[in-house]
Amino acid sequence: MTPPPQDARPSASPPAARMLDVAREAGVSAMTVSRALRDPASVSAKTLARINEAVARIGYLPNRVAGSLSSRRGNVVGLVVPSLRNSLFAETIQGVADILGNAHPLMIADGGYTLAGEEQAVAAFLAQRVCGVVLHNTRHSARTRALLRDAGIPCVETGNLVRDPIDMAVGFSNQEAGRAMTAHLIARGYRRIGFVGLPWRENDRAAERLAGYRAALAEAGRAEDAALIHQAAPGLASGGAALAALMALPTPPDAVFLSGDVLAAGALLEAARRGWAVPGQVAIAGSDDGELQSSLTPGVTTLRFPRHEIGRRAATMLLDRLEGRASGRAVLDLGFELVVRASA
Amino acid sequence: MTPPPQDARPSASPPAARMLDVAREAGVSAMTVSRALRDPASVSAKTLARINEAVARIGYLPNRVAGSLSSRRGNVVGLVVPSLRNSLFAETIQGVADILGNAHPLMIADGGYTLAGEEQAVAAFLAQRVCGVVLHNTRHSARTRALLRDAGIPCVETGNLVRDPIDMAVGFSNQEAGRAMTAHLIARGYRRIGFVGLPWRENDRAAERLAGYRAALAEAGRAEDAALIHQAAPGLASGGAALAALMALPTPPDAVFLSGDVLAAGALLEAARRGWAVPGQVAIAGSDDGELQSSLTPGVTTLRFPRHEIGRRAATMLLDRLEGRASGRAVLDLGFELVVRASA
DNA sequence: TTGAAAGCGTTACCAC
DNA sequence: GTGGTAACGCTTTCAA
Repeated sequence: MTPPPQDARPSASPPAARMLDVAREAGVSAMTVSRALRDPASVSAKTLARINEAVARIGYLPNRVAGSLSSRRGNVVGLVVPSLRNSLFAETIQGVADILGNAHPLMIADGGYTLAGEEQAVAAFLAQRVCGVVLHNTRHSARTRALLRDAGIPCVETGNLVRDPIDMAVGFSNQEAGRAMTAHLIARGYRRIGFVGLPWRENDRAAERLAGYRAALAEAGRAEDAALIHQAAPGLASGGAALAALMALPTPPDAVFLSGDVLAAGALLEAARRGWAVPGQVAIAGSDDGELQSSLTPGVTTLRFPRHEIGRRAATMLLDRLEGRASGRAVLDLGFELVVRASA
Repeated sequence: MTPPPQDARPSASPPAARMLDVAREAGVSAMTVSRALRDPASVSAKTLARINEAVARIGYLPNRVAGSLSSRRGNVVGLVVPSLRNSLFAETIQGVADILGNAHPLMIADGGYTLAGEEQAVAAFLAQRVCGVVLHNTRHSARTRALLRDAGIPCVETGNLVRDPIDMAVGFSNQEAGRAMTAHLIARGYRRIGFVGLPWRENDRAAERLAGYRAALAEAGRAEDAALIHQAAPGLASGGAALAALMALPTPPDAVFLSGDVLAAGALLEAARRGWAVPGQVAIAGSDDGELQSSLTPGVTTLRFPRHEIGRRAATMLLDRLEGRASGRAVLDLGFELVVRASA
């Protein structure tokens, strides 16, 4: 008798074991197995042992789909980010995943930097009956807000601090951050301070940073010079180009605050190539501290945002609500840090 | 009469609309609604219109949990990565997500660089009855392999090319890559070629690259010098330190291949700080091309891996199987590119 | 083209 | 402590 082929995939695999199979194997009812698995203490020690043996013997894996339907309670958490590629979001994602662990699987969708993309992702999550949602953003379409409000599940927005959250929010104030860095440059004695930011029409965080820059100038009684305000795409090369453009002005700046992505690092590399002394000829300040900014020479004076912690707190708030430890709206400001190095 | 509080969250929200509610609203049976939603063509135009109206009116969102249980077919795909933080994995994740779209929500778990972590993540996914799994790794525990084989769902391993996949695999050969870069350095006329890699005891990809380095030396009839082989943690600083260590040898190398992460960029920055001419005094080669390596001066000669495409192909293979367009095992080699710039 | 009945595998509820 | 029974909201199957 020849044995059947070993790896005839995708052969019809035997149907997965059910709870009833475990019950039979252990000589108890399905109900008892269910309880034993969810709350081992609610079952006698002997029964528990027999059930555990049976589970191991037949390789039983609980069916969470059936469980969720029956209990009307899911365990999956949904997370929407603008992009999966961006390492800044990756920090927050990791923070969320660290807290959730395997008990709360994480569904991640990429909303593609558009309100419509986010809305579709949220709708898809709700169809999967997620037990909570984390949004990496604080601007949403009206329908996104409505969907989430009506779903009756907890929702945490992360990122730019918001005054009117859908439900809960964790983040920091980009405006305050922009203001703080600009004030630092003013305090250091720089007279003509340039600003480079990501396209602020589409990006509320970038817009807030610019507002902070303006606020700081106004507070110091400085006039704003439109020629010193520059918009740049993300990327090292883009930061370098922006610095070059500002330095080509008839009256170039003596300091530039490049807010976002790795713009500041790009500017520093460009300055090195051009032989501009930093900070002697032009000071450079950035945002979003990372290994790159601290490893360059000179080190980049920058803002440090608690992105990982934001993820952890977002997940914690969600779990607290799911497990009844908290209720009601909440907005949590985790602040930021000004890291002063040699570049400014 | 005072209206009830507007945002009494978490107030008991009204139960979500069911298919039956849509059916009543549209004056048809639930069965007809089910069909209309999954295959609009199978229902008369008038009926379809009434159903769509009803869906919109009551804001119905299909319950995929119930649907999956009933049809015994899920739509969620599971993805396990060693870390969510690492931007290299982010490329592949994005590729997978791009192809899957919202029709196949993506569950992502972080296996934490350990076989046990991956195993737990896989078990959690199977409990959620995912319809397919993508693994960012080709080394697994015996139980991981067994679980996946018995689950009877498609599985794609990505990363280092593997000869014996659990089911399907997409990737490139790290050994070939290591060999190619080393051969390039030999062809350029470098005599003492150093190798710096990530800890190869725990990392099969790093081990393969080292094997490739050795193979290339052997092919060229060169003796291997253990002093020139260095292990380094990931990170810019680590790459700089590794280069410094090699350059401090009695007979320093004239070229160093730093394989992995941003080690090469760190080495280049270190060389700039120390005033070592690159490639005059020491040539530097790296791997994993990114904006950083191309933006530095000189540009880094490096290996480019199709990480985004690997994700896209992995997802495509999964969908092809799920939709019956393909069957059987498959191993896909997407190769790599040698990018020659000024540093080596 | 449409509908009724019978599950899918689990958990809630209530009895023993 | 344990077990029956009836959902959970949908899809499958079969009949009209």
